[in-house]
Amino acid sequence: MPASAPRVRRSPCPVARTLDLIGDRWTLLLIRDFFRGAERYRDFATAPEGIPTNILAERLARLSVAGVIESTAPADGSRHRAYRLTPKGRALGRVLAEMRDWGLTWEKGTRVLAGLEPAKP
Amino acid sequence: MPASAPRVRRSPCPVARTLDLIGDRWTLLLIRDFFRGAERYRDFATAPEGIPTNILAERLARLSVAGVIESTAPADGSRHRAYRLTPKGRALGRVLAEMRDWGLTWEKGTRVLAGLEPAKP
DNA sequence: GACAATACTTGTGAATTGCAAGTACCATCG
DNA sequence: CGATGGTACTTGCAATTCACAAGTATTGTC
Repeated sequence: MPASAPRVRRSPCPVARTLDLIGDRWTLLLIRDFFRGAERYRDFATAPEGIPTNILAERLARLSVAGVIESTAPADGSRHRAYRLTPKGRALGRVLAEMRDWGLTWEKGTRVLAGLEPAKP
Repeated sequence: MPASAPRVRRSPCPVARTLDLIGDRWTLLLIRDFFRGAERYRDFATAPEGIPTNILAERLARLSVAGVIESTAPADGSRHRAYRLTPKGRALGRVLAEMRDWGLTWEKGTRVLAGLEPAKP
């Protein structure tokens, strides 16, 4: 069970290193869901793209190891964990916003989900 | 055979659609290389991360189909094509810049490659 | 024309993915 | 108190994708 093996660091380029961590089709969608208010496992599992649960669990573990998210006991006292973005993870909001804007501009038929609208200036 | 099969569109979310296209560990590195001045096959093949050549060829084909890059066939019919970013591809520079800045801020030991320095204000 | 370089393609095993099913834990209902 | 149901995972497996090596067909240079 290679649960969340750290990926190789391919080069010291900051773009390459960022992609080593979040360069796949699912990780940034999880970050997106955090910005929509997701906190618990099922919040991510029920997102419209339908992430497989084994991948969800693996990504949550990887992001925890990387310090992008942290898991805490939820406010309601239940034993189920809640996940939250760290400052490092919150900083990914800028990357996410650029991807959203690029998709809206260049890909036909895209529309933002509730809670992710571009900020009004 | 299945040269550059279009990926599924998982949802109308612009972030998801962008990731459907560029959500892997190599594609944005190619875009980065374009911004460094790369134009031809070997320019990408010799980048420090060492992309496998079959993946390089497949990604160039996929990005062409998506309208992110275009290849100029020389008038004499020679095989040495040059690839170039389209406006759609150039717009990805903003995503790239945010990834670069995030990596520089949050990942230890990263340093930008020549030709990718943050713009001076 | 010989020879190296360029731009790929093909083959193969390893790793990762997507889907389904199963497990463990807790809460509540009857 | 046992049954039922939801949450949060883990496991198994087929299929896809990946990385690495090697091969091929042109092209540029001498």
